[in-house]
Amino acid sequence: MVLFQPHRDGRNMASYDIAAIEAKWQDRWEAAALARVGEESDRPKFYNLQMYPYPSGELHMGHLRNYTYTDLLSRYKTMRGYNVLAPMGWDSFGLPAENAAIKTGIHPRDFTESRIVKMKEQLRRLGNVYDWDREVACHRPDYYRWTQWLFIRFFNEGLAYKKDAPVNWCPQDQTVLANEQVINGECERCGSVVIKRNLSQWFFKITDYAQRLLDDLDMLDAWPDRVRTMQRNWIGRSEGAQFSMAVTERPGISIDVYTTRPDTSFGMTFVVLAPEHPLVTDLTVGTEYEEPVAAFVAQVSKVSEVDRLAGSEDKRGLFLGVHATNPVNGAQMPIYIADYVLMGYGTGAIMAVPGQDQRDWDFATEHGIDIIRTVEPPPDFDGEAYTGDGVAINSDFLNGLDMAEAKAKIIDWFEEQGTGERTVQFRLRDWLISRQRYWGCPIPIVNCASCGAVPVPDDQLPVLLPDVDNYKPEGKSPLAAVDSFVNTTCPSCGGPATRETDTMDTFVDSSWYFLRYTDARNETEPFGRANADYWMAIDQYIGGVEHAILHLLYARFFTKVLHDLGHVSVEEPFSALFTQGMIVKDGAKMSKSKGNVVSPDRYYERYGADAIRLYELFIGPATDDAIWNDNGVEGTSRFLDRIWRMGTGDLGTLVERDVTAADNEIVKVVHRTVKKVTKDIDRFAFNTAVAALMECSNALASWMRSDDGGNRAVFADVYPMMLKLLAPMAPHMTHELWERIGHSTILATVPWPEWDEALVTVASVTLVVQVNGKVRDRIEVPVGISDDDATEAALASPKIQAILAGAEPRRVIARPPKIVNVVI
RNA sequence: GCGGACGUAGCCGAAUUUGGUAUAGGCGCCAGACUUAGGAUCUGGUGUGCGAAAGCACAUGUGGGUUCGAGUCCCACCGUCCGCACCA
Repeated sequence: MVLFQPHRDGRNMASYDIAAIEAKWQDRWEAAALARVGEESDRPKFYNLQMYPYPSGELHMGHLRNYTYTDLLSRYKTMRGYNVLAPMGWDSFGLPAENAAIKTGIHPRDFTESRIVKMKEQLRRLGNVYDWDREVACHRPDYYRWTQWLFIRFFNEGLAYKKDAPVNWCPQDQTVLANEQVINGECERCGSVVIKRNLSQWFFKITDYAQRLLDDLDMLDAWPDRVRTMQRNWIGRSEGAQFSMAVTERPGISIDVYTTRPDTSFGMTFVVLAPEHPLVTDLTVGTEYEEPVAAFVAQVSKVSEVDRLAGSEDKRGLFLGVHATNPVNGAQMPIYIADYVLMGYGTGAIMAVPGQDQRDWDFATEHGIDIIRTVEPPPDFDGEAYTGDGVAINSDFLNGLDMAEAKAKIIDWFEEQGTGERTVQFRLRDWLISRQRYWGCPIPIVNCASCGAVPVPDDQLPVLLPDVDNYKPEGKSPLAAVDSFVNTTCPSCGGPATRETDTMDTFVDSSWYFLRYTDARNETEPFGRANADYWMAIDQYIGGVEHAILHLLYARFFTKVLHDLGHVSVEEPFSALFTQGMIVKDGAKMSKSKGNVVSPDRYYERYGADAIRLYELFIGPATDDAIWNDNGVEGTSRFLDRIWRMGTGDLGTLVERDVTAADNEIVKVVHRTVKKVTKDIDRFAFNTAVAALMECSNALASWMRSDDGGNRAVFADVYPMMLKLLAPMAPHMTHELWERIGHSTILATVPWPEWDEALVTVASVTLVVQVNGKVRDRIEVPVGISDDDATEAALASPKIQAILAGAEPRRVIARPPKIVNVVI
């Protein structure tokens, strides 16, 4: 198919000069400062935000979908009477610019700035309006100064700390990663298998907020359930008990274990330590077990998490030669190490109850350990370990109790004995934020031999990112090679000291950018509280579901900390969240690396920004992935074409006349459309909103093209309503038409149309008459018809009479005014 | 393995409120009009089967069920997608 031929006469609006008219209105909106807003307004505020993008330079059709949604919403809410904040900025630190620098030698700053210029042009070309006075770019010193300032507040509160720990290391990107950035043992960015390394790293103490981050999810009822579920699972709260057990052969040594099933304690037949558990060495040193155990531990440490999980059916482990005493019955139980127990969760040691836990069952079977059931399985149970609820058996004083009762009783018993207690565990770990890479925000800490880690004083911020000769990371940050950066004096004692050379995870930058938008040019603080309190929380946040955990969890954490420190009133940043679907082509997400991008350039020339926007809205349900179809823009372009010709007198005929039935009908159609489009936009059903407008324009066109033509006065009444409905979707053409039909105000500032409910509710409707559930006739009835009247009308229908053939119906179900079902 | 969502014309999809006219809208396709021409525009058609037509029957992944009535609710199965996956 030949798609992009220059158009000839007629088609695509000879009188509509796409390039000139779109440029004209983009200039007008800018000149009118359409999206520039302040904090003083008698209108209610609406903070409309899209997740700020990494400035990649080239936008494709997949990106445009999201930008279209945001701009549609800004324009719609403005017409609905809100003071709309629609800012834009750049998540401009990060690896692509740095990797490009390694390849080409171009400074990441230059690379990034040039791409920002490009992206702004492309957003303008789409017709999007933003308050550019509030633009932020996290790589610029006037932004990261405040990222550093906030880091220091976290540090002073004990919420930022450095510790030596086994951490995730991506060998490809040469940097550590947060747990959230490791997906199935692979680097979230590049897919390399992540390995564990022991390194000293900076963490944010997000675990202090685990309970609140979990609890407050309940308030976020305008978030997708699946995102809330993912966060709940990630935080991973569990309730249980922690207790300690004496090691029989080593007086004075005891092992702490955490369990969610203390009710099964009588079924415990062995104890397992994680390979990395600190007691492993103590328990085996100088024994015959020392050497094989050390070999096992060494082997496990070399294996990546992926491989460790890959063999999870086999429960590899070794006996340590020592025993523990079961505190509930004094039983002697062997102590093992095994790689299925993780050091990072709970106490790194477990009580193993093979009767009630499948992993323990597998291990016990492989190592010939006793299995005792302590919960009665149902009679038809044919599995191995039974993990369900049931009556306690073989459990002394717990016998006969159900799971919940037994749990409560045994925990009370532990607490009375002083050997254990009720505890809560979270799966969430602290957020590892340091990165051994160049293109990020420097950590504002100075290490002094006598004073330790000292924060850089506020008046010395920002700690500027120095220029470097070599961007290539080699196990440590490229900053470490810059002596003039590293060597400094201690802000506390004035002695010689060295700077931190790691930079921050770019998710730190994006954890507060939405607050900076509220007061982006503030030079004395990250943002003023009054401004933040005026705009926050964000009324609508739009972004990809891939951030369900990462960004959205971190940003919630930051907001809570800043709330606690008195910087902002809200505790949750995003009141409503919308996660849009992707654009798919050739079976894959549209992306540069997949080589399946559709560039909008040719479409801009051929069809214009409005047709592209409209197709992005029409392509399918906003939440779902949608398959790109080259012909789709053709369809929305034809629709716009009709709208244009209608407004320019190039379609049908309009006559002066008294109002006819057809005229009245068209008014109703338009009012119904106003209602439908309004409700659809409110529920993000953009595809059906566009469909409704198409239907309406089809009706309008047939009316104007009918032999009687259209009524000029009626047209003058309803056509502008159509333009208003279309204004947020196809702003350029509608603005031009609005001006041409004689308005001097800018359409974007005109109030949204209202529908007349009396015109929407129809006086008579089609009543469906069924016989035995099958449609047999349709009759026109008044809306308010009674059950009896509807029944009578249905039975009076000649078609029904014919089917009944004189017989009496057995039953008649009347649900007027929709349906009457005659049962014979 | 566990949990969740979904499955509707040739394709993308609609059916919001409470179970009540299934297939709106678009793409594509077929025929016609205008035309030197059509890939513009306009008109008509377009689930399947039978029928000249009116109409009838059958169609929402498959098989059951509830109901006067099921795309919608319930059960089982098949398929697609997503999340979680040694978290004690």
